[in-house]
Amino acid sequence: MTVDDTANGPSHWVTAADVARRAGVSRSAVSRTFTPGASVSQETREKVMAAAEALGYRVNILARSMIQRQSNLVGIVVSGFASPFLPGILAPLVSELDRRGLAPLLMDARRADNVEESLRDLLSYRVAGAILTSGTPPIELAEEYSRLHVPVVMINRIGDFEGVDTVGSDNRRGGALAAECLLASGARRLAYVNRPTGTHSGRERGAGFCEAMALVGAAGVSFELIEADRPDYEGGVTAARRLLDRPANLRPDGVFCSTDELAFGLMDVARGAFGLTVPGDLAVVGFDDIPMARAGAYAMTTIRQDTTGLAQRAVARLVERMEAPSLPSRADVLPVTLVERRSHLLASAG
Amino acid sequence: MTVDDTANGPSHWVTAADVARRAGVSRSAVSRTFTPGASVSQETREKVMAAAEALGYRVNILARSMIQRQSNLVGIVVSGFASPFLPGILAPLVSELDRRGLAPLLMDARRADNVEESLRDLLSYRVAGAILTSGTPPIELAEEYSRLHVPVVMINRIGDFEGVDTVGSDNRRGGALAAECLLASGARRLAYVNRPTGTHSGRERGAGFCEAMALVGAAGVSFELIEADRPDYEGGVTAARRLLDRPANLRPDGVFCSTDELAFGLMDVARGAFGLTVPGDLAVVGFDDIPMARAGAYAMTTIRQDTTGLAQRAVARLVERMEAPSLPSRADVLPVTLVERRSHLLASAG
DNA sequence: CTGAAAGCGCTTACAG
DNA sequence: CTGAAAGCGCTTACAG
Repeated sequence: MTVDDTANGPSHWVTAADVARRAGVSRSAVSRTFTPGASVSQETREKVMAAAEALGYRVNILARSMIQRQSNLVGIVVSGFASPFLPGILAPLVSELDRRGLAPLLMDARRADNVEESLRDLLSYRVAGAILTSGTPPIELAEEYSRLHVPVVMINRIGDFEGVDTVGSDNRRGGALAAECLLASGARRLAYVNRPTGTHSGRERGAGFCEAMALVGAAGVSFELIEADRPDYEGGVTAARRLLDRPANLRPDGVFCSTDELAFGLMDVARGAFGLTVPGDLAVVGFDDIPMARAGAYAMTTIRQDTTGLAQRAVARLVERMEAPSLPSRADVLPVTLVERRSHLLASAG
Repeated sequence: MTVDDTANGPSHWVTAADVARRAGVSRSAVSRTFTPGASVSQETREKVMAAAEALGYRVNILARSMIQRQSNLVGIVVSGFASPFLPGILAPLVSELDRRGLAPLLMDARRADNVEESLRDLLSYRVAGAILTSGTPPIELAEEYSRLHVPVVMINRIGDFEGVDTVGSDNRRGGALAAECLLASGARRLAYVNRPTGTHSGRERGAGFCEAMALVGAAGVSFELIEADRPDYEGGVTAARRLLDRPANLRPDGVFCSTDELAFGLMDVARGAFGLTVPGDLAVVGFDDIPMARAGAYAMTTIRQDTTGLAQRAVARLVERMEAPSLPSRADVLPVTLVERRSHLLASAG
């Protein structure tokens, strides 16, 4: 690039001083006009607004943040973008932050170098807080944040960090609902397919499942737990092979998967490779209720998470802690609901 | 909150002055140590690093940005999170920005109030640039950005804005590949199902499709174009009903959908409600190659976009323009590939 | 290579 | 309500 673009200087942003000059007031007056709740006379405000408008003035949030020693940036830490559940939580999160004048700084914990460093980097932006979504690796860093009075809230990642709030779905109850639903449908040889990464939520779902199974106390119920070798669709495929490639009387007739994605893979193999009907021969329950769960090919019965509720609660907790950093840790558990579906579209093709 | 948490002052971040004091050097020396390419003696650097480490110092990027009159924040503007194609582009985008020391500020163009304002807000953060993904509403604002020397690049959203770069897939070629594939499979009554929102890429895909169809010049080929009433799975469902609910000899036998998601809905209805086999009775080609396209239930033939390539190119263009804002507009078109699949898993169930 | 000083654009007591 | 002044934490010519 030999083009000398910066010859005429870098972009010249208009500053509060420019506006003050044009409006014939002090810089303080300009600042007050743009500070909610500051005292400016109607007259001054109007002069300032007119000048600002004419000049195309925008307050420099960075400068403001420096003065206030905190930005309105909030780190959203995700663990890759592969999970189809992510967009469902990201959307309300972004919207909720926006509503409160906060801006999301997106960070992938799975970046090349290590995670610790990533999270520490967020600190350089003087983020007003951080929201860690499910799958994010364990962090002792939460402690560092806490010490610096930078609020942290974790979604679906219950842990016991001092001064860190958690917001999650009632995974146990979800597991229980799945068990009850399968048993009610007549299934007696149950299985739970968990994701490979030993997540808190995955374990809870399994625990709730077992517990409810025992409580119902139906006669002749057997149970097995397996862990998929991958957290995605393919994981469901291989899990299905392990579960179904055996004499018919030993095959499970009711499977609960810790995510819808796993359940898709499992259903496809059950139908395609083993010729089973779902839910006829094999009842399947997923978890999350992602958009594809309603697709005709699956019409999947699943446990729905209240993504909007999770996001709103998470942001609310974050904001509360921004105002009172030393609040004791809080753990919110949001209800989940069973969504029963039954394939219509594929009825004739099944 | 009656808790007076801020009694002991807000979080006390350690500053360059603190580090300087401990290291026995000037603040300039500290600054230079953390400025890539600045001249500091090895000895000074070590003293500074030791002090910084001990104190847990992190340079305040906000302050740095203010000095440099530009942040390393880059706005990523999306239009909702509903499209299953989004995560595929978001992942490499975030990773690529990170690699270059830039941080993504996520913004949803579909927020409550108007879009113009959203984009203007980004300016308050003195973003180093903005990346607009597909679906983002038209913006004359691009011009405002351009005037302020804030680079803008649009992904899959070719438009003719001065000083704005565009990066997109070869949609025309994708449409052509789809047509060739369908014709080669023996289809003669073709249809193209576009998304309702009149996006550039959707039109291009259709144009390429028609063009190739004409060029191949197979005998007795008919064609119809319909627009789904929604951009998602449900849109595919209703489009399928419109296309298939007619005497068999008038039904299309080859359909190209402008997204995989539409194609899923179409396939499910074709199989489930009309008892057709895919690709036997009806050949279907999608676009994007999102993860679910490989699911056994669909095993969908589709046109793959090079999401990583798009992201890398977009960030590269952005960075180039950060260095030379007045570069003429550039439009990159990245190749797409046909991915042919055929249901195996469902073979026995079909 | 190094330090003192000026300045980035803003907000906020402090007097009036 | 209003303005002058100090200061947020940093970088960057400018002299040495």
